[in-house]
Amino acid sequence: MTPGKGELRRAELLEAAEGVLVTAGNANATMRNVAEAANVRLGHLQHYFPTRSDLMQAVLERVLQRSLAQLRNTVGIDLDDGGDAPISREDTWHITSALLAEQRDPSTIRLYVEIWAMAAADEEIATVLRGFYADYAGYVERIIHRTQPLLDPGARAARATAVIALLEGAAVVRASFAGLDAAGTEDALQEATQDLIHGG
Amino acid sequence: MTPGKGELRRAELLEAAEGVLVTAGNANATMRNVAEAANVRLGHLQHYFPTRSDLMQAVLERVLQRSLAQLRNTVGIDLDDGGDAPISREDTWHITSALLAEQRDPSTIRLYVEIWAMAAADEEIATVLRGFYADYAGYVERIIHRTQPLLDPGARAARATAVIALLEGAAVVRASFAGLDAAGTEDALQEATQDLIHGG
DNA sequence: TGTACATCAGTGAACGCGCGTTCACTGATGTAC
DNA sequence: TGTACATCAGTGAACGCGCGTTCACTGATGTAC
Repeated sequence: MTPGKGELRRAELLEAAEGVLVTAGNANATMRNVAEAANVRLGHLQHYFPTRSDLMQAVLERVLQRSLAQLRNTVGIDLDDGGDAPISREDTWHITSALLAEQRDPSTIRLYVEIWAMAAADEEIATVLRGFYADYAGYVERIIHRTQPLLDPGARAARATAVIALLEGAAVVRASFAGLDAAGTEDALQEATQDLIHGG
Repeated sequence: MTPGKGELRRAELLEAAEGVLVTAGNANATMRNVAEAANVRLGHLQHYFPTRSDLMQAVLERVLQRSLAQLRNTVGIDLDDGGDAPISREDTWHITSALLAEQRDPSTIRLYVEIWAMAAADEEIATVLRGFYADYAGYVERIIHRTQPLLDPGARAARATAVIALLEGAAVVRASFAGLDAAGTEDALQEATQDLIHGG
């Protein structure tokens, strides 16, 4: 089923909205600014997203789904095939390296900082975000399960949360507004992440 | 020099502003809402803080100074006395435990999430925030220097940044909007922090 | 193939509201002589 | 001790602006017969 014209327009508008959110922040991501960025009249934007809440909800879901897809793609190992082939230290080294690199992208950082602030103020958004982090954690847990099959589920979940904390924290401290992105930081972060995944 | 009436009023207004920021977020921390929370007329608030930017800048500085003071107090060791008495694993265990506990306070988390978003949109705020993180990192570096005197400065700085990343990330993932605050997470985070401080 | 009609894409004007900011003002407190 | 004056604390009304939302509208595209 090829997407209709409406679907395409919708995607364009979401793309524009995300762009405004990244460059100008939630406060300035107004219906008018998004419409202007999409080269569309205000009323037209509202034809697809009647309220600002509708628009933001849709942007959020798009961003979160893309993040999960990117995670699966970065890991590059099918964790859902029922197998339990072990993942080597070398494999996870490449994975954590790639994940940490992704967490340095200014657009991504900005996006998540805005999303956190939005979620803190809006329980509906918080619910969606919790779902995302639950999926995220579940995914990391499966990686840990392959590297440390003997670890009990509780410890595994705790390790997964700690890994995500490290990744999210890495995004924060290396953001331009924190300015702690010194040489060597990447290595320190990666070794810590490795230790969490492989146990120490 | 005892603070004059004006100083006291100023502090009251900043306290009220911070309260509104925590409970309602930056978007709703309007001059009118802050004035109402402080039981003061709008014009009166503006007598002390002529513009919203003045008010927010003052709130920010107050929050950051308090955080650094709290850090010094939590560590409880005078790092500036010129001495180099080693800090034991037991000492840092208590310190990281206390720091992680502080990073679970919903008000603090909310405050920092709002500050990050504000800093991402406002270079003036970002500059102040970078100064804070530089102080923060310098402080953690001195702790690491006491625990691992032989570590070279570059690696020490990298470790300090990684420690801060872990702490900030811990705040994010355990926030109610992320919902990853499971039992055992605290231990996993703490062990990872310990490894970073003491080397592995 | 043509026509009538419904649905969809897109426009444009207007609304009420809360916002930051400006400003003239009143009353209280301090200070000089 | 009293008075004149300046400074400071606090009030209240008004402004212009951008916001989300509503709504009536036009033109294009699809669909039924």
